[in-house]
Amino acid sequence: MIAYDELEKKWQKAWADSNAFEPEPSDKPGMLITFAFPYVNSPMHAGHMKTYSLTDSYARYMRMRGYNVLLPMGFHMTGTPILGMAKRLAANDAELIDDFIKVYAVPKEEIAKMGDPLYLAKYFAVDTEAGMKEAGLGIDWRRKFTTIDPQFSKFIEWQFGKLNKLGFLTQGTHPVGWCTTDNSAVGGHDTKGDIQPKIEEMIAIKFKDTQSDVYFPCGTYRPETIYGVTNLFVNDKTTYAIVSIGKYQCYLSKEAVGMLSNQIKVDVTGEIQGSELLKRKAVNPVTKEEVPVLPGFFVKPDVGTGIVMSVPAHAPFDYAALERLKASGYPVPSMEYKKVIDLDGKAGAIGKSIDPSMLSGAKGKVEHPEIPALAYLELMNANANAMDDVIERATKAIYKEESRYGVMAAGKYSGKPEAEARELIKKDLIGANEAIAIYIIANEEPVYCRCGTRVIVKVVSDQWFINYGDKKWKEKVRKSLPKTRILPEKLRPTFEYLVDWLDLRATERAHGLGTPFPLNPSHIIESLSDSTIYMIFYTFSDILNSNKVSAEQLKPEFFDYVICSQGDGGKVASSTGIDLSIIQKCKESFEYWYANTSNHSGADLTNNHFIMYLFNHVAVLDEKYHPKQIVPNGLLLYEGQKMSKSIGNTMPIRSLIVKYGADPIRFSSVATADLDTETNFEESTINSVKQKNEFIEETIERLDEMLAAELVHIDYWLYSKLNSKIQKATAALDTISFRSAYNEIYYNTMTELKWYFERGGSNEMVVRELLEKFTLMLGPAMPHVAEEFWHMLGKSTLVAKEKWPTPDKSMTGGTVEVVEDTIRKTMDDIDAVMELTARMPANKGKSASLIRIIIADDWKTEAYNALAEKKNISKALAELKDANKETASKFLSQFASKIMTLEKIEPVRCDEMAKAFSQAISYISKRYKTSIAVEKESESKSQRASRAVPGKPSIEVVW
RNA sequence: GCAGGGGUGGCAGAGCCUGGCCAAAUGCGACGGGCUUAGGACCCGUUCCCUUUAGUGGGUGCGAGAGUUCAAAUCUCUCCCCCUGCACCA
Repeated sequence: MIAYDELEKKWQKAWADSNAFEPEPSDKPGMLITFAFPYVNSPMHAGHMKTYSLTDSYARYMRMRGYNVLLPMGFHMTGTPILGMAKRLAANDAELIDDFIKVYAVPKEEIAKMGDPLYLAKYFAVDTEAGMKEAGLGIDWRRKFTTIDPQFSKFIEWQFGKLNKLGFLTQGTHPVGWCTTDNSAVGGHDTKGDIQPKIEEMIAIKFKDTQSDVYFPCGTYRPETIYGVTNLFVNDKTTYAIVSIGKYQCYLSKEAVGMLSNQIKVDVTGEIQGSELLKRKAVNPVTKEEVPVLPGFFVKPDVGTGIVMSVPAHAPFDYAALERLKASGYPVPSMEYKKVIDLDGKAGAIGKSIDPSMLSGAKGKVEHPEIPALAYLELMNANANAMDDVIERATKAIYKEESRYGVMAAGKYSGKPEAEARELIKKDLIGANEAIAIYIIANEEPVYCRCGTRVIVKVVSDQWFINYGDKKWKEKVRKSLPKTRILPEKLRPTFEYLVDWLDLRATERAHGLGTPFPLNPSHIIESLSDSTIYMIFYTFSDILNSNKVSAEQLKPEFFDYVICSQGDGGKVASSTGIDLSIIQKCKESFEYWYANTSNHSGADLTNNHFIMYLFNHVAVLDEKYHPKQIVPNGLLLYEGQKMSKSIGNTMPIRSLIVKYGADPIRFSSVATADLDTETNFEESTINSVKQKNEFIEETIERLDEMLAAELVHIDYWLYSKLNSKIQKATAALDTISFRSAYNEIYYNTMTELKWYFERGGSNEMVVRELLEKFTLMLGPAMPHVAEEFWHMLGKSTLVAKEKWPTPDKSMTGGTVEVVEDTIRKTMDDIDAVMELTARMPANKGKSASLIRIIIADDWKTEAYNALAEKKNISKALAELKDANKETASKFLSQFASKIMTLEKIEPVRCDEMAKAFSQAISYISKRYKTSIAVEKESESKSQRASRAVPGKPSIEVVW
């Protein structure tokens, strides 16, 4: 049994004692490998481990490949979540406290102090650092910092000064989710149930009241249906406000006033009952038709404007409302349900492109194609009296199908695809002041702030943005991107797309921990914006610390000089009071480490962190220091499920390490998936890894029992496997394909070693060499176990500081593996023959006495390859010099049917094959409990001899 | 809706770029056997269907359909479905 806990402590101490992970600039090529620093509002859990162990393993690998690798770490404390959590703890939020105790295992007395956000952050920073050490991450802790350290803030201020000078900071308006009670922006983690508020733009089309100068603004997503409007719907049981918006008077539900007043200037000048509005008529701004105002059962005062336009031909709710009104005896004026959108001929019938599951599986008959809204209800075997959820589904179906295949059948865009017409009409209406754009929270259910207030949309003015939409900036990034290696490379199209997509990004917030925003110091710099080029800070943070450089001394000219080579070192020294030698040291360190970088993070950060990382580097740094490599990795599943607190499977990493050991966890989160796939973390994987480790341990212990002897075929085979393994694994690791690499290094080695022993292999020298190189290659993924094995193998050095093995190419390729494959396949054939012959009546009750294995003559191999090349029997025959043409042509005709697919085989001499088989006699004989004879075709007297084929010896079983 | 990534055997997951050695690696599961007091672990074999008394032969098959080719999981087109992201939030 391997005692993982003891072993981990032992080797972690050995690494620390030898400063294995505290590199300094040197003559060796340097590499700065960074991973997204953790946001410390909770402990590190298994999900983090994927990125961390992957990155550490890569760092260890590159170190063994001869790079001087720096792997630093810091802690992210910027922003609101830490604040929010502290606030909830201070307010004794029972649910959260429960999570802290049960899931995070935080002691009660600590929770009591966590009402202080700084205390909370520091607690989890300490906890996370301890966890990382326990996981064996090879981090240079001398460089640690947090994003609220005053020195780091100076660095961030400098960066924003740069961006400002470059003209990349702009001010403007911006829609955000908003809580009117807290008076602050609301993101996903600020809401009840962690719902991300979805902000959508809607259009409100103004219909003028015929009796006054007041307008009915009708909220809609489908302005193109304006041609089919028959009436308006209001909620007759609610009260509407009369408001002025700009120079227009409008009706708005009272709820809408509250929601919209945070977006546009709305002044309430009066109010009117919904029932009163029913007496009015309104003018369609496009068709100029006068339409009545009717009561709509489904009109919700808190959605949109509280007024909708009715298009019964295309909107199932409108259709249902009108039909029900008529049925109730309400005086509905006669009207035409005008169809204004046709389905494109290609799409065929209504409902054809809709998946039945979208319609609850029902497939009713369409009786009224001339009224699509009804037709989609009919598809679901429903009508105007359907339940709301059925109408809802019909609405989605018609929206989907018409958006995709619809063609305008009315109005000035007649003949155009609906989707296109929608945008054109929207633009027309807004341009003509006949509609306004409004924002709504588009979630299906209302979203509430944690304080209980419903979240609305606010359009923030005077908001500062980083203008990632800047054309020149984008151009620079586009030029730089091809020089950045992206792993996995298939993500490149995503990055190319994101470079175009990235636009204005709000960069300051009213609340949270962090660095004050220089252009508005009452706000702080938003948390992702301060984490774009922070890796630079690692390259000299240790120098600043050890020389006690204060924040005040870190004036912009310091960073200008150190990072951008601007200005004069002497002058910087005198203006900042920092020793010139220290400044120079910082500069050299930056230039050394930043020449070669690799930035790693979960793929979930692709469209924010990674893309901003690229932009900000390109903006601030000289081309020499632009990103060299970025590595987004897939996430981690726990027993096949996403990790989430609600499922209760967010396991803090420290307790997992206690339970399973660091290396098995590292290995199963790293070596079971390549970059682009999600890792499935399973207990069964961990157990099997532990068992395999024990097999290796036992094999090392058994080395003493093995002998030094002359090398035979199976030894060469193992050598060949070993060396090709090194080659394959190295190639895979160069693209961070850990799964492929460790399939080779780990799992295949197990299989091969077992086969080697099975086949009677027991050469001490061969096995020892295999184990040594195996152990070295195990180093990156299972560092502690590798050190232990290395030690058991009698070594006194550290794997962490050793060189990665190089393949001995003279030992690979050739014919050894082909020969061994032939032996294996031959045994399969023997199995088959034994089974078949055993059933023959003559052999009943007997057992086989001898198995003859007859190896094909060399001329057959030549003939076979000639045929594979020429794809023609007579041409192949012409190639053969010494063979008996008649026999040869007979032989070749066997393959006539496969002639096109025939491929050349590795030629193995008959002598060599026969020798390998001879060496395997004892193994084969033991397996079949018979005598074995190995013969060459030319020397064999067996009548089956001529059946021997290259790579497929003839078999004769004698009973 | 827009964009990106996918759809492979009971499950997970390779292969697809560079078409043929692919009934498709590997792992798990299941079944049969060995080992064992028993279980676990371990070892051997089987695991799409049919067929086979000398080491097979045939059918079906990689989301659906069509195409290119002597040959398609792999290339082209169309369609269906799934996942992720769509921002100011870590």
